[in-house]
Amino acid sequence: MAPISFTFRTTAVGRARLGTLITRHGSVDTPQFMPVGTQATVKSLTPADLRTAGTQIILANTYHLSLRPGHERIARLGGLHRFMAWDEPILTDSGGFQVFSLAHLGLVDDDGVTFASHLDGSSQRLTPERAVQIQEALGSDIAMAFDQLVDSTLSAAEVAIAMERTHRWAERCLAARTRSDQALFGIVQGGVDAELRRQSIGAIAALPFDGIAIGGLSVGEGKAEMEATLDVVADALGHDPRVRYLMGVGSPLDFFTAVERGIDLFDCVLPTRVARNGQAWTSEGRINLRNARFLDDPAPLDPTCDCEACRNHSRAYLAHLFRAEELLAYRLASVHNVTYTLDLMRRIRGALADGSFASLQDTVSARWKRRDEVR
RNA sequence: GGGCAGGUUGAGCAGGUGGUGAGCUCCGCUGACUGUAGAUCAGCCGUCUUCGACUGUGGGGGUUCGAUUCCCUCCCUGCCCA
Repeated sequence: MAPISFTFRTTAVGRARLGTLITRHGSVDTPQFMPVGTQATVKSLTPADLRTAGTQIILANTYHLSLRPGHERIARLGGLHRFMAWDEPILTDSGGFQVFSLAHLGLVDDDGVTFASHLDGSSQRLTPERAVQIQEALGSDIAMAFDQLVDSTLSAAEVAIAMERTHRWAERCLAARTRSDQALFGIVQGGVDAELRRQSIGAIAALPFDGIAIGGLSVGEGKAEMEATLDVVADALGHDPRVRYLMGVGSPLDFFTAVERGIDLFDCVLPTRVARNGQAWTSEGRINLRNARFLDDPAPLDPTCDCEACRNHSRAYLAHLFRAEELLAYRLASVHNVTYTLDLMRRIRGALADGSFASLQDTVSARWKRRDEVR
């Protein structure tokens, strides 16, 4: 039996799809957003918080968990789901992103990457085989292939080198699998170069992955380039029936852009990271709770939201908590932003179903483009 | 009443024994954040016409080409002695 199954129907909105991804820990309605829980926790949120917010699947990280507490330890303790008390779907990233974000600590060669651990400086080696081994030990529902993403400002030749390496690593990841109950997704690279993207899709989609991820976007390229690249991706994937995951995206407006182009899954640190830094995502746009004007504001973060923060607390209270650096600030803002993001995805699914996608997109765009005017 | 130590930009400090005090940390004000080395980071934080200029070391006076520095006096804070 396949580790996951994905069924979907196309909609009247561009290439957008409505689907259901079924894993052994439950099903996921798509398009869907995965909160990021790098270190086996979505920062500041309990599993109960996540469930209440409507979370169906979360993302955790191979590199971080292998360093601490160690994937063998997690395996001994019953696997990642049990370890973190999240009995619902989990996708693990392969550590490929750390090759990018921690590049100055390591060296990439054709076999893999050698890192100085960011924790203690010890030498660490990550290869496609090891990334698969770690993810199998963690026991996530979906594992990601080990890839190399690169700065979009690099030359096409340099992007191509990393892309071709990613393709070879993809085959090695597939060959390294030993579990039949864990899905493995391939990752398309190629930067913002249309021809390289086509090549990458040709290479990755030809392999027997359970899903196709689009990597290397939202790393500094412009909106127009991301749109154009997603168009190329959609064209090249054609009728490929597998679930499509756009890695590391994104902001509310990005979701519309990508859903229209056939993306089914997203993950992003933004909702939780910006929450900890004082920013709330609301139906009126983004607000910075550290701004002085909220100190006397008795309104909830978002009058249309039903999360714990909005039901019980005022902007003034949150503004106070952030100034006082009280821990509750981070939790309440995170509860809200995750709720907002998952609500938005649900509304997007509803809008795809009833034909109101364009209208919803217009409503959200108006608020998010005019954030300077948001109270 | 006497003695000692102090008084620096919202707070706390550094510096300065005659030759450019706008330097630091808080606080405060804004911005950023996209497969999390991020409850982080960046800018601003005396005034103005802001690539620069001006003002500012408790108040007043004096010496000097020049004073935060030396002198006089007053005020304020802390400690000690009466």
